[in-house]
Amino acid sequence: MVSCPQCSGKEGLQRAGFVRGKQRFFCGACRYHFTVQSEILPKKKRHQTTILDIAAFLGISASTVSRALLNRYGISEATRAEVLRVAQELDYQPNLLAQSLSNQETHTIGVIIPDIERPFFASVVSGIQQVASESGYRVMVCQSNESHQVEVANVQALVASRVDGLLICHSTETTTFEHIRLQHRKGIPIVHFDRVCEDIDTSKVVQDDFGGGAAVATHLIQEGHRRFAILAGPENLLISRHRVDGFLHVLKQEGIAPEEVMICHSQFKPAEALHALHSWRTLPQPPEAVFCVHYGNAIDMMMEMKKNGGQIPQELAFAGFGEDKLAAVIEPGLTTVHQHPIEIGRQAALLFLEQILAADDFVPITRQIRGELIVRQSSVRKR
Amino acid sequence: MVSCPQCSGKEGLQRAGFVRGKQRFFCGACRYHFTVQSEILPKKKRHQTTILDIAAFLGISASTVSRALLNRYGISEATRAEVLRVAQELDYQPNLLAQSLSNQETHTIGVIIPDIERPFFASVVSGIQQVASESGYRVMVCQSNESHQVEVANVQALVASRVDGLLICHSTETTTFEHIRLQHRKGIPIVHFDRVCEDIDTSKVVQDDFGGGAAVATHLIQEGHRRFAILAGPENLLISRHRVDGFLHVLKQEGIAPEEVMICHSQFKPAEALHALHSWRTLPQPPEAVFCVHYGNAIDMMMEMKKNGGQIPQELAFAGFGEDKLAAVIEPGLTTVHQHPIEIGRQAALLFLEQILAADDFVPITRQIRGELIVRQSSVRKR
DNA sequence: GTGAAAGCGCTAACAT
DNA sequence: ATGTTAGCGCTTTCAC
Repeated sequence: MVSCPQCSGKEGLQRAGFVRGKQRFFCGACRYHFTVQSEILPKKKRHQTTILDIAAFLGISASTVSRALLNRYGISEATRAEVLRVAQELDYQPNLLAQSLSNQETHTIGVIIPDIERPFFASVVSGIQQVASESGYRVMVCQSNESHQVEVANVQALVASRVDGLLICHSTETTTFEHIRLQHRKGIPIVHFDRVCEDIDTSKVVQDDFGGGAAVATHLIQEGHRRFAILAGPENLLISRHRVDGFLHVLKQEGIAPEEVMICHSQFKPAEALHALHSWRTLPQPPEAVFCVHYGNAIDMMMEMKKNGGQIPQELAFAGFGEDKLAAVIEPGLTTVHQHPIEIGRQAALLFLEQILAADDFVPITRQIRGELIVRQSSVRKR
Repeated sequence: MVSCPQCSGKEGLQRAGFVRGKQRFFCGACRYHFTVQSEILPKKKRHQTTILDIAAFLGISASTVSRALLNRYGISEATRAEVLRVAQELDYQPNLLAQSLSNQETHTIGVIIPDIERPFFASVVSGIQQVASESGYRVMVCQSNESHQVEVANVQALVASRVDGLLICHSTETTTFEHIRLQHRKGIPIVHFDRVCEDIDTSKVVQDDFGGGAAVATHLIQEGHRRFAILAGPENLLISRHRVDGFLHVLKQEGIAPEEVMICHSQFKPAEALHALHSWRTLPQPPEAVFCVHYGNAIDMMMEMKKNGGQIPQELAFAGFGEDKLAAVIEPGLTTVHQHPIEIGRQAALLFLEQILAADDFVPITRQIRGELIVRQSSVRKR
């Protein structure tokens, strides 16, 4: 059994990889690193073929091999063919680390999202990966769990990994953007999506939140509703504010003043939604329709209503933001604005690629994705 | 390297502390004190601070800086403190690429899943990331989109990126495992989860599929159902086979022969499910209960039933596999086996870590995650 | 306790 | 068309 040469302890000893055939250890107790020559597997731990192996095999130089592999100009067809043949034979796999270190680019793009378990973000990631893989980029995903501190750590980790660019959707907690500004100044391409930061001159993919909110309002008014409640997000959350603004804008045009609308701000927690619902329903003049800035809260409320025998939409109509299978499965179906998250992801990745291509003469672009109102029964007045 | 500006001698030079970030020297020969500060001019745009910058700044060597940063044995407290201070000041971020190349390890684990948009996999990934980030590992996720070819490409890409290990759930298409075997022989730690490959001696995290199927059967029998149908997955898919086997096993114990059970194999496509449903319902002796190996199909069928005015569970009861919010939201609620996907992810990551720590004397481990039957109204006979 | 130098695997500028 | 050499940024061995 190995023991730490510094503190002689055997506890807290961790293997920390191999260094040139030797087992490397790390002593958790005294934070000391050391290596031990493994006598069981001497030297040749796992040898991946390198460009040098091919070169030696063919009796040529490494750079010639490199050129052949990279299909560069100035190499004879004969050698190229030979190199490729031998590479295949020896199962050569280029070491992307070395390549990246040398080229100063990793062909990797870093993505930071609040939570991969939310269908919206899973789809965004999927869209990003589509475009990325089409263009030979890899994707590294981090979750901030809506924590600003974790988000900052994620940014650092990705930058330390030398990702070629950063696609980010801020956590709800995030109100200061120094961590982004720092990287932006260094020239690292950054694309914001969904929850953006308007103070930094980056490319952005945003939802047409104002328009979406307006579309919901227009629809609800057409259905004859007149008294409204809104379950909004945190006050500082732009997407929430825009959706609410769009909603109220239409109402105002229809002669309904914002003051007449019951607005409740929340962190999107189910408990908050239920609390709001209860307070609204017990009002002397309860609202006829609720607009939820996030569909999840609409689902929560509807489930609660159904449990208590409330009639949807007769007693209270619902509309939400963000399409999800849940909206189609719940009864009655929930009217929502579909955000096309895959497209949001695709566009974010494309904006990154455009920035890479444009290089110096690049000017940030903001692209707006238009949502699509999907009307279901939760908001439709039976006639 | 440094020489005395007064006598030009290099001998007898002594360090004499730090002054405002500069290394102070004392020339023993001419008794002269001086400080050195190499000005770091930004030679390139986007210059990230390196250890050489710190070294130059302090007038010491790169290796000393490295030692200080890594908290290695054999360095004076004063130097270490200064290095750390300057590193902070210059916003030094270690280049993980260079570090990885040198250390022969990336502290990155590669994950291959069929589709991140499926809640099950999103949760698995989340579980993996939890454990990984606790242990200082990064995660690189690839989607195979259920394509064998893409899966192979993913494996190659991750190996080329020199991930320290591979966590994989095979695509449904995958029936040959040479791509895995190849890497396994090279000694790359591999952990299978969910859809595993039994022919290769890797660590695995599996669902107790047999037990889950059995639990569903037991429950349905208790509720008084006697005629069953099963919507299974592809014939070669192990998880599907195990679930079906467990289900049939219990039935046999209850005197119901497998031949009496209507089994339909599918690729989990909604159209297939609806087709099967239709054929079952139009039978002279239709089944009383359907067991869906995948909950999604149960949802599809239930929606269809409801559209046609079919009564659930009176006319036909349903039970599925895989917990999802949909199961709770649909009416009646769908009885399912909750698979604890986060735990599956956590265990997969843990098995990887264990393999790293055990190094040479590692024997693959298979860990079984027990599902949990969640009974809802879709399978409960009203009395 | 610290520095010089040799890699890690690959690419590119500069020779020939 | 091919070889030589010098990095990319960091870690580690070997001197002193």
